[in-house]
Amino acid sequence: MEGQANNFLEDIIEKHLEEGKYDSIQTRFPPEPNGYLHIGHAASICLNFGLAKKYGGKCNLRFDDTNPLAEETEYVESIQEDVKWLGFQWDQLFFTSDYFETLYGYAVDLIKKGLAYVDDLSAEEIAATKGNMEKPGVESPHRNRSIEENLQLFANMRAGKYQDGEKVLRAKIDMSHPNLLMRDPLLYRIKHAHHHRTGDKWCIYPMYDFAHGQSDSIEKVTHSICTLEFIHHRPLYDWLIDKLEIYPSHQYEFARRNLDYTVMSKRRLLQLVNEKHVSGWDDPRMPTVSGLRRRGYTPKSIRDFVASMGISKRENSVDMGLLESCLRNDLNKEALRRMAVLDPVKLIITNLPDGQNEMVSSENNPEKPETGDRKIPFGREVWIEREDFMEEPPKKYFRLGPDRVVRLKSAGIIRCTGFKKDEKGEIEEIYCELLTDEQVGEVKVKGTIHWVNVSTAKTAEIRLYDRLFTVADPAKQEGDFKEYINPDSLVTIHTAYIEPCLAEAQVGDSFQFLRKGYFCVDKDSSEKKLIFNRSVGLKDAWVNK
RNA sequence: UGUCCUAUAGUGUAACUGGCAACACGUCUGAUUUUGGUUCAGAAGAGUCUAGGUUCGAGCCCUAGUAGGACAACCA
Repeated sequence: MEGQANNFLEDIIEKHLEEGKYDSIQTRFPPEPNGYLHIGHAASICLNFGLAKKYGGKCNLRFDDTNPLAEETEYVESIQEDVKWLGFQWDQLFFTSDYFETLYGYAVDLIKKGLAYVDDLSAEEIAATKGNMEKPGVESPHRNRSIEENLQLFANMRAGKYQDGEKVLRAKIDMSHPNLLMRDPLLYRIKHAHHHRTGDKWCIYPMYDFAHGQSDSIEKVTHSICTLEFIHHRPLYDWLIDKLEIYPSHQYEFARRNLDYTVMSKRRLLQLVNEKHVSGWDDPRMPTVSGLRRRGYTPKSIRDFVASMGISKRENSVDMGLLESCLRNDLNKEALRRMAVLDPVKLIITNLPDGQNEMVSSENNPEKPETGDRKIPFGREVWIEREDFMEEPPKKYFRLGPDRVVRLKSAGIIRCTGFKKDEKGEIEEIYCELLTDEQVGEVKVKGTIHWVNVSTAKTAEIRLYDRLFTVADPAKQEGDFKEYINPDSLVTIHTAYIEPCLAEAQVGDSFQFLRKGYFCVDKDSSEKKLIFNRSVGLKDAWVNK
């Protein structure tokens, strides 16, 4: 479900289409293959692919691979997998590196027009002569070399006659421009480095500003959508397209989405991985697409989340609760119901025979009757949740307590007749009687609890996840953001009891464990051991206590 | 002592210039319920950063303030 009110980009596009500025639109998702995609990228993916779909246009996937030092094929693959998993298919797949020859030609054009020059200044000298926000920069002594000399020097750069950093190609714009990016920005730098696709063919690589807009233009992208940080690049984006006289793509910016209680920058996510605060990029606590997938998030829930948080140009911090709500919303209708006891205590039904089980029937999903029922073994001893019994229950507690009645889901109504404690004062066993049909008519039960039959129970490890950080915005705290990592973000239950049919669950399968939440089978599971991740808990109106 | 962006309930987004600012999440009631889930009914919660201006009428337009954010990588 999406698309109620238009966002500002849709307004712009509709206007363009109405005015006939474009017959159809072309967008693109342009990740740099230097890391895994996160929920922020998912928003960009939904935006770009969504806009193309909504207006009958096309959307390409383009890897912005102009920095050989940072990029790897591993990332190219994971990104494609994530985009597809989210439910999108690109029209064409491109790599900026495919345009290196064309880009080189553009640079030569610019030199010939007297709009670019080879500079011998070092990185430090260029930074020093750039000026700052208050003072204009100083022109390089090499700024006015002849076109012929620039052409020769640039050819030499390509030919590998210089060391890294010895020379760069710069645009000749205005060293006193109020926008720092317009003060003779770098176009090409020398890097004798192996590129993941072009190998050792090149030793000069275009900078982002001399690659991104040009690639958009080559692909005839009509609406080049990026995040707000690039807004200062737009004048340069336009300047280059204008001087190069190539197809005029246009850039539009929106504010990146921030999520509560997590971090989103690749740098910080990388730190969490490298310093082992999480198990990897796909740790279920990570806001990465792969992490969310492993956590049990569905593509639909993520698309719904992105649609419901909308898009704008202002700073934002989206409530994690919205993401969770989208997941519950999806899984409530799709996930099969099962019973699992996470913190077990034994309940003995004293008026039932020892050593024999009967089969009771329970619905697989009340929201989806066509999923039918399943049979569950039930007998004299069952595991119930420790929190579902209280020795001295408060008034509004609907569960079990001395002499109280409660319904065992799908099995009948029981009355508690006693309990036994161990030396430490912990409840060890609870005794009760199953009510007869006549007795049932006389009582009113307020609570229903889940259970797992002791003699047929299977076991599983369950991993309970919570927010990764203890503060809403760890990136903005003073000091190291890692000081705010939630020590309880992962709580492992080594032995939980689950109903027997769960033994056949496959990695990735999601279930609703009655009254406990949604859980999915983790990839760490083996033949001998099932492991479930808690994707999200159920809403709980009792938490007030 | 620069340039640019932004400013609407707790959060995120809406609102064709004109009937008491809408939706979602969250919160709170109540009903239903063999999940304290779901569903259903309802409620509270902002008067749109401030000050002027234009207008019969302004979150919406203009001006000026104020506040927050971004920008000075041979990263993208």
